[in-house]
Amino acid sequence: MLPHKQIELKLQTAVRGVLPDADVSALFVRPCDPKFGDYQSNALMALAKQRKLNPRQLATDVLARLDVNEVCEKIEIAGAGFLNFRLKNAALAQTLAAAARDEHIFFTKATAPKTVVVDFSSPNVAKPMHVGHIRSTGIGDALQRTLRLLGHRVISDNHIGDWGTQFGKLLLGWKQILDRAALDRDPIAELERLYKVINAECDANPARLEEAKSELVKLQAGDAENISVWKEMIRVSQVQFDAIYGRLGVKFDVTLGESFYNPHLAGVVADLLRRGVARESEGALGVFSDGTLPPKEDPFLVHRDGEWVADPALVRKSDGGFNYMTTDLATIEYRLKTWSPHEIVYVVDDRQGPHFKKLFLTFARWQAQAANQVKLVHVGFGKIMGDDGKPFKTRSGDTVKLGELLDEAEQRAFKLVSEKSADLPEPQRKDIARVVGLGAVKYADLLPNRQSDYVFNWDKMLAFSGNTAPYLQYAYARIRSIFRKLENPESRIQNPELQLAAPEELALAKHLLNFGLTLEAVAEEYRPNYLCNYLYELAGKFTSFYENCPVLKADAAATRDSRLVLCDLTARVLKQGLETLGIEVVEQM
RNA sequence: GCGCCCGUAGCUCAGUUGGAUAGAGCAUCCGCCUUCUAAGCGGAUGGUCGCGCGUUCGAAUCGCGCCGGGCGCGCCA
Repeated sequence: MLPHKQIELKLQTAVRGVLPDADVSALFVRPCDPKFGDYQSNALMALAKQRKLNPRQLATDVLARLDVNEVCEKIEIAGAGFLNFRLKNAALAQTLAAAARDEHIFFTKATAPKTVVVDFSSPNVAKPMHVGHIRSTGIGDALQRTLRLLGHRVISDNHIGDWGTQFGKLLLGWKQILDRAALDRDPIAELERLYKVINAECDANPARLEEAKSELVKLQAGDAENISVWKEMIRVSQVQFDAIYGRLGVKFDVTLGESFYNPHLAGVVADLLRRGVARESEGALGVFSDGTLPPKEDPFLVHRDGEWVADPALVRKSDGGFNYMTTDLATIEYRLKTWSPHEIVYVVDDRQGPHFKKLFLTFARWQAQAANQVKLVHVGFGKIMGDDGKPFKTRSGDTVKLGELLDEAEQRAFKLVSEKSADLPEPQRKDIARVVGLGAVKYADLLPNRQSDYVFNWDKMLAFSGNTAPYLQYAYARIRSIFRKLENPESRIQNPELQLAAPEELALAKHLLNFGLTLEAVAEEYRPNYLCNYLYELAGKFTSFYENCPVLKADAAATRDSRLVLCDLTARVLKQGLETLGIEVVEQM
């Protein structure tokens, strides 16, 4: 067991001894400023406050019952009632030695694995994936990887937009103005063209709009020709999606698009009506406020002209068509029936927040019991901005296509690699450029707090200094370079004995221990940026160590071996951590 | 208008149950390659955490009110 976990358990026991009825579940220790120790707990102060106790007295009483001699030096009570823990060197060395024997890599699998559905990426059929999709795709993938690493059961689901009113226009375009040759060359571009042309015509000419609508009605009615064209559009789109996902290394367990739920929609609406959750209004069917929330917090109300008026979640339009609310309700029901998840996580743009609020509340009113069994979470994120502070666009003002963005990342990385490592053969430089370029884009997207907008900047993300993927990959490559110089690069140190003396060795070693709690924080709060920052600090601590502590030229063989172990463990955590973010490493760059 | 999010160093951003003297990178300045990748490292400069009031032993973090910015308010998704 990792030392901080041991401390937490002992702390909980000690607190129970002093306050038998206390809730000890929040008694965490956290890494802290080295001048205070390695870990600190401020939980006793909160506990004392709840119970109107003197915090220092409580700390003293708990300390009297706290036995962590095995892993810690003498514990200090500081300030208003902090507990400061300093790890014993021997405990630190033992933890590292166990990792060197492959007993762990600084995290433990969840004791109670959860089943989690992660819904992310969700591109639209017949449209090119654009830069905006990198956010949902990258964050979602990092989250699914983190959850899996921690031992949870994950079902990743790409809820593609393969149904909806746009298909009326697309079908009309396909039948009347399709350019077969263009479709063969670049199917998505041709589909996009069809949509744009017909859409413009519909705006100008109501008769064209009626034509498009009638194609949509035929599709919805199951017309054989329209179904077949629609399926073809999905097929060519999926080819495009798969190409992008292949480059990004993203995998889905299932791809159940919106159309998959069509057969269930009428039943969902009937059930909503039967249970009195939805009702008729102006020919449509919708879910209205039940009045249980104050108006400000009620997503079914909107303030207009000085009063709160109904803003229902429509589940069936007056023309009989269904809305995405209906599809999303059917989707939740299907997922619960199929996988019985503890959580369903939606990695979707923050702007859809109000929709998810309505969705989750509606589901809770519809199936209260099932809703109690599952945590529905909207993991939202902000926009990508250009240097000008406006949404990121090409110079000509178009949205940036994801494929082209990835091409440019690789090209820019290739140029840099060729400048810095001209001696490497071209195929190797190409591969390095691929890993570095794609890594840079992904990392730049994962690094900011997901809820804030961020500014897209090629030079910053591809820089080798600062908090970037290339910097982390470089740290890894430097470590691997050390091992290449060994007579037997693949050999492991037998019976490793860590000698941790230099401050840089200690700082690095202690930081390795915090990998697991970082992963847990990522999973808990759906924030991959915690892992980014952890890895950046790890790389920084390694580089300080590397500058100050010779490895291969260490004074004594024992020191050398100890440092090799530190290097190896750092490399493994860096590699594992980057992999968890969906980023590859190279042995040389 | 109403709601949501945001406002932290010149710039771009972190900031884990409210915790100790608010941190990085870039930029600027000063050092460091006869030593494992200098694509690097060390140091310096730089902050009334938008403003005010409040809660608290303790507030960038919580509450209220302003100011400034973004987004949402469609029988689209």
